[in-house]
Amino acid sequence: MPRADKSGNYHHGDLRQAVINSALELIAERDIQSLTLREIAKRVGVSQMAPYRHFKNKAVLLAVLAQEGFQSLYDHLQEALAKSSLESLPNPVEKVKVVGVAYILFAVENPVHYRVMFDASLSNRTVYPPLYQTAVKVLELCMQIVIECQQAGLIDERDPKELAQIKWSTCHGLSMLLIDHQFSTMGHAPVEELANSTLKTLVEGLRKQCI
Amino acid sequence: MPRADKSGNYHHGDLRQAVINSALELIAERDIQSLTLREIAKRVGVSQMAPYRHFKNKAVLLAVLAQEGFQSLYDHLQEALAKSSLESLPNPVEKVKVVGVAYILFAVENPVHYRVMFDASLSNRTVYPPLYQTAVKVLELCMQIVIECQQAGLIDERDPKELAQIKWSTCHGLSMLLIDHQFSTMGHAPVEELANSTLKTLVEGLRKQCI
DNA sequence: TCTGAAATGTTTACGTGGTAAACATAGATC
DNA sequence: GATCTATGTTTACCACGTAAACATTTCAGA
Repeated sequence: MPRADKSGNYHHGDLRQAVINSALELIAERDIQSLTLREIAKRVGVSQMAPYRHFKNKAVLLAVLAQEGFQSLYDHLQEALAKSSLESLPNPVEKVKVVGVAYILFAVENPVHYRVMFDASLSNRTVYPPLYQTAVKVLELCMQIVIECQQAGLIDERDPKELAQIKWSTCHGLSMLLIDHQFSTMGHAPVEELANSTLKTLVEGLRKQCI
Repeated sequence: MPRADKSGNYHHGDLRQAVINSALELIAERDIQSLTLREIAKRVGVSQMAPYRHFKNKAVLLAVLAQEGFQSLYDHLQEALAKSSLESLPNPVEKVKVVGVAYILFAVENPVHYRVMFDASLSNRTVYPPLYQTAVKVLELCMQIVIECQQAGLIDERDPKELAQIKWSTCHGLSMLLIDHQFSTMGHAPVEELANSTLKTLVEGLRKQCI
């Protein structure tokens, strides 16, 4: 049973988690590129090579953070779905909105994780199978809701994969632009409002044309 | 009048452009983080410090690439608009589609530029005023078309800034996911088709509700 | 045409960061 | 308690960004 991180001891206690926490802090303060393992080690108070006992290299540390992010996102989306189905009947189109808005709010509330999740250096997730699998879970969740909508005849008949991609694009685009502060010079509505407005637009566009 | 890059000479001839070209190549082969000025210098055949005569540091080189990208994008969008207005009357809603699709195609055809344009390290563009101004031109172009649509009473009355942000999010999201190969494991329709489909959805969503 | 100043390129050097290798110590297992 | 394994440390090497001092060209004006 490892004890807490009382410093001064040869063994840290929970260096792995401490490294992860420090990494998140550092990325929050600066950005991903300027994250350094040496700085992490310094902050945690161990030698510069100690983190390597827990992460083969920097890329693996990032992959772990990304995986953690996808898992949190997945949980967050499930929660949002669960909560919404308590309040009202689970209309599948409503689910698209709920999940979309929850996705965007997650990104904005967890910008560090979200950025790592979509960092270019990790774009080939299959190199880290657990990361890949976690990411796939999220996508499948989105996909499944789109299929539900289609089966209920509520949205048009394009390839559901394509509709899911459009939905993902919309959410990802807004998330990225928000956390990269791309709207900051022009200003923007409160995030939740903007997210709702965006999802409303998307859902209207997906709806079976009311000709 | 500088001559071509005949190597073996003390002066390169057009080192500035050669550095830019090499940088684009290197990013295409690997990614932005692994771009190094030393490697550029090696490829161009000059000493490792030579590029510094033309770019104060690595960040400035990236800013120049980004600016170049925004300018090309601007030109590309203008061209698309010009071409479309030859073929038919310039219905403002049609313009939204044309510009949106052109935006996505630009990103996919110039992934290196596009990635640099939205690299987190350059997210505060105001640090490089020429970059900032060039980026603003693009946004204003998008914004203006949205306003046209609204003035023509074709789309709904939300804050035009918000509608422009939704439009940008949609295009940016699809562009990013495509160039980061996020759809590669599940496959996707040909880019132009997917872009058209996406813009069609967006425009339907923006349209004044046909109640 | 000659002459410096400005532009451009080179050499050298320092500090930082990733990470391999060898070594040290603590905890767990027998 | 002896030993195996997990965890941490020390040392070292190489790549990279970039400052400083120096070299070569080019070019503008006398």
